[in-house]
Amino acid sequence: MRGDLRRLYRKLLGRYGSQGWWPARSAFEMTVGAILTQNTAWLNVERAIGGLRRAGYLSPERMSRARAATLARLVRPAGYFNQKAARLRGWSKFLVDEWGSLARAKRRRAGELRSELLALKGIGPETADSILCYALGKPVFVVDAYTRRILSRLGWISGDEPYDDLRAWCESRLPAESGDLGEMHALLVRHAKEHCRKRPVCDGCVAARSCECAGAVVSEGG
DNA sequence: ACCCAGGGTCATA
DNA sequence: TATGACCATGGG
Repeated sequence: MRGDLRRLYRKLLGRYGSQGWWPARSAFEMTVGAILTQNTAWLNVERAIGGLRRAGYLSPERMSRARAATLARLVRPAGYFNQKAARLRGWSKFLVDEWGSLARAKRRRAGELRSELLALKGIGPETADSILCYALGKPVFVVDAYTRRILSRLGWISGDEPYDDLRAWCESRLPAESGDLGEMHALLVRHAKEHCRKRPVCDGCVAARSCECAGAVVSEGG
């Protein structure tokens, strides 16, 4: 079945098991990781989060009062440190001043929360959806580079569709529960990190859609 | 010495 | 609406 995203979900879940995402010790730490991981290897994000934790800045109140130069020094390993320091400050200040807390924001509608997130500097569609899904428990699917790569190598999408088109495409083909949507995204990341490099290992990989990086999972029996 | 990593903003056409 | 420059560290 071509384009059977739900079937791919079941297969990934069977192969890897539940991923228990997002990797973070608190909902606020999750949102910090979402900003820090923008175009950045996760290992470097962990280093930056470790620095913020040791310095005591992993709460909205402390972070919103921190100086930009201090945050920039602490998140240095994650790259783009000046931009990210400003983004973290803007986000934490907004959270404290406008939403009060993530727990309070949970009671509000996803659509409203999403518009307000997108209005912030440094929070684009993927970062906003990550926060909605994993910190706020909303039924939203997160589209990232791994999602595009896997689905396009399977031949199900071209890969250059606008973000919101792909999100709608995925959400319409998956279970509507927020837990399932978050789990699916986590599984795609897990699979891509292990098997689906940007530069395919074998020449025919992309054209044939038959090598391990994409085809193996859907062609397994079941 | 390359290429790459769980993006986003801004200027330009 | 759609490209391109820019942001920057660390691993392979």
